Amino acid sequence: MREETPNWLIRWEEELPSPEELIPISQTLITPHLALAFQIGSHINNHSSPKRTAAMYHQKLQHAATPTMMNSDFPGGDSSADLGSGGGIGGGDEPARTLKRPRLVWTPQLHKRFVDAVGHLGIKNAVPKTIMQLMSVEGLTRENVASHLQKYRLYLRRMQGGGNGNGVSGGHVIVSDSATDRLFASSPVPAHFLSPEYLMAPSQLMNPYLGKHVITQQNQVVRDLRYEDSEYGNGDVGRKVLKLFPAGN
DNA sequence: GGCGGAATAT
DNA sequence: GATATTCCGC
Repeated sequence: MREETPNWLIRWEEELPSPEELIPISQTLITPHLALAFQIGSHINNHSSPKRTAAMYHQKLQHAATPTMMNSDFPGGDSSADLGSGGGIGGGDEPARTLKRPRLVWTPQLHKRFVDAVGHLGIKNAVPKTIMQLMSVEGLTRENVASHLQKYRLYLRRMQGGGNGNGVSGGHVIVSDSATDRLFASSPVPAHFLSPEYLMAPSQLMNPYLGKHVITQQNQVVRDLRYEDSEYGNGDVGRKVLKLFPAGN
């Protein structure tokens, strides 16, 4: 008669930032001037390399351009990061996707969401794409998750085979002192990743995002991604950092 | 061609 | 060291 209480779901919602914190951050990834400078709108694709060639990186921006790009006066839409969903940018071609994306910083909050997603998915489904969808963080790409997942797995491996004393033996709490571990250890480790054999059945896999909408309308999508300019007077010009704002945390 | 995972690069 | 990108197998 009464369905079980999705505790994890409640906790999930609690973690979500309040509507007030979900302020519509209207930030363009690039300034109009910068867009023009890079001929965005035309085909800037000029690498005719077949497949295997020398490094064809040209990520070095020629000029740092205007560091401050807080422009919300874009007609039609200027969502900071809206990838493959709705198409916020009025036109069809998003500069955010065309140009190089700022380095993603995995803040504890973001990582927490990552671990939660992995924990609720299970080994079977804990793949980059699924995790990315579960996290539903705007601007987050599959590559971002894949990269983080790789490292996360390495972290878990060290704990199993390492035989260190600060690991776990049935519990879920990991305590470490390393800077790296601190990020990972800040969140409980899902059992499936520590299990040698995945006996977890997807029977309890309830995905609020993929299966059914359960999350409050207000907090459907996390929109705390911001692009900040980290200006280094040296070689790293125009380097930007994408980070998840620890809203009130 | 896309995806996942490991290797490699920055 | 952290993340991104590339390489490779499926």
